[in-house]
Amino acid sequence: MYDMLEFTLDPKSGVPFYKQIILQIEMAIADGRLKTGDQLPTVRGLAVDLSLNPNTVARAYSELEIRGIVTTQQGSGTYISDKRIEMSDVEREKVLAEMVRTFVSNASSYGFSIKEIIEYFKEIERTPTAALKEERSQ
Amino acid sequence: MYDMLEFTLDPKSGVPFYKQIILQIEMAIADGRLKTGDQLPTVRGLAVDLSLNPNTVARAYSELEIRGIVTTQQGSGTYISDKRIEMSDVEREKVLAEMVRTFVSNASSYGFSIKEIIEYFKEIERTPTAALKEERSQ
Amino acid sequence: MYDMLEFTLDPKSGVPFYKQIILQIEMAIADGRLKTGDQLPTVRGLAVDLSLNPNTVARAYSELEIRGIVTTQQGSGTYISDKRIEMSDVEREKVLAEMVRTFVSNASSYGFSIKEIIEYFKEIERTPTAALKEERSQ
Amino acid sequence: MYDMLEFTLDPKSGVPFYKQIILQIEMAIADGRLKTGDQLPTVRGLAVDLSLNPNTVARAYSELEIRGIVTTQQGSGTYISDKRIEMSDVEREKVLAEMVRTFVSNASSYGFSIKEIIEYFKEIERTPTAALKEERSQ
DNA sequence: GTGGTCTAGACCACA
DNA sequence: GTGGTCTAGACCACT
Repeated sequence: MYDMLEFTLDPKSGVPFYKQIILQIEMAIADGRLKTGDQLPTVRGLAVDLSLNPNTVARAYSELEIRGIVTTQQGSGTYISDKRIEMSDVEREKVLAEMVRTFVSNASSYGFSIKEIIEYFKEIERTPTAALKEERSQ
Repeated sequence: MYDMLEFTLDPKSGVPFYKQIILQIEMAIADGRLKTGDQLPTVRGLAVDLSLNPNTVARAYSELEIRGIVTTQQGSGTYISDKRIEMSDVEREKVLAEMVRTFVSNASSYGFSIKEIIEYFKEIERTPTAALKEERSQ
Repeated sequence: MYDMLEFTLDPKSGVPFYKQIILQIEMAIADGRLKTGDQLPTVRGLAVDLSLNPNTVARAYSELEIRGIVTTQQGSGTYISDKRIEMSDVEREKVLAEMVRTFVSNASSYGFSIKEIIEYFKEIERTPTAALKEERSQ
Repeated sequence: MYDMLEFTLDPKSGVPFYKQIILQIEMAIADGRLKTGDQLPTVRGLAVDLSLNPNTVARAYSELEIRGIVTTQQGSGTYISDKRIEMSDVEREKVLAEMVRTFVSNASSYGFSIKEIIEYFKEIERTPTAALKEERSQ
């Protein structure tokens, strides 16, 4: 069920292709387009789609596997892992809080205020996909 | 007057350190935290602050100088030149969007969904100080 | 300080080269031959030593980096990470206990008893390196 | 009489499933848990137990048959043949050593040293049941 | 000189 | 058909 996955690569972004693939898969998981057990496109299939060398796609998948986000079954395919990290709610909140703190501190170095960040997230909530899609119109 | 500048480096972002420095300086100029004539931190001082090789800081400054954004006075220091940084709201939002995308992707590795993240930020909004201890005052 | 590192590859083992490198580095960390901050051999240097393609060594290092075991500094080298996982003692013990449980259950499927395993570990303690080195004498 | 056989698969070991099955059967024969004439689990039954593709189990059995270790009676089942598996203590220890090496390496990713692991095992020895709940009785 | 990315292409292992 | 490993070699980015 990955029909709704649309991978787009931006060669001018400076972000390596394999990282762009990783980010897009993580995003798809985060917003629910990919769920536990879903199969990813095959390495070769995606490579053809994106006009990439299969090794490049394989590298992206391999990093996701090391991180525990997908599991691969030799000869069968690559699937979204079910190993949701086993954390108590307290631990989960601690982790999230830490990530958010780092993010906000980071963003404030670029001149963004917490207020502004929250406004942005609320806007995402109103128009879910708009903000998180690449702006290819430039 | 660069006391209000807080440089933050994210080693995991994949963005080279010197580019992170450049962007943060540009953003600071764009939103008025840095003005024409302001002195930047010294290469060595900033290098120590950020635990970087001085060459890395020097490279950032040198690139900014090439672009005409700062000028270096031999033996005196590096100063913001009078060249305007044009950065529209759209461009600022692009930077924010990019940071948010990366943040959400990473968070998804830990099993957090966009929905959950937004909920968390809305909760922060309700109880501002609870979740975020001084991200600026250090 | 990696003079005491001796990498040996066994092509007949069926274990991929890059995995053999990973295991040997992890072993070196586990028994104290490598410590936080130590630099690993350079990718190219090790590749020459082992008569491998640099990509193969790079792959090993890259997996170690994703796992957070080493950090790499572009243009400088690869170092043992200082990011010892921040866990409370309680959490640490929980993790170790879980790993041991899995290991013992695994080993017992191969006919090894807990008693036997413990005997083996105690023997390792008596002659630290003997048991954990490759038996190349076959 | 294969009730005492507990197959355990370790997906993270990198060892193909079919090889893990083969080794476990060989070890069971070597230490007497399986004797000439004993019937092995059916291909389908074991496949279900281990959540494997039946082909994978079939492959293990077929390789064992090629080596003369088991014989398949069409329509009846698979049985241990009378071929002896010679496995000296040295060979058994090699298998254990290999498992221990992998275990220690992995544990080191979590910051555990060999010393610490040995301490833990010695503590298990002192209080046998505390750390290890039934690893056999499931 | 360090590591990082990507391609091309070969060969193997698993289902 | 799937993914996994490895080589060879090119080019780039950072120090």
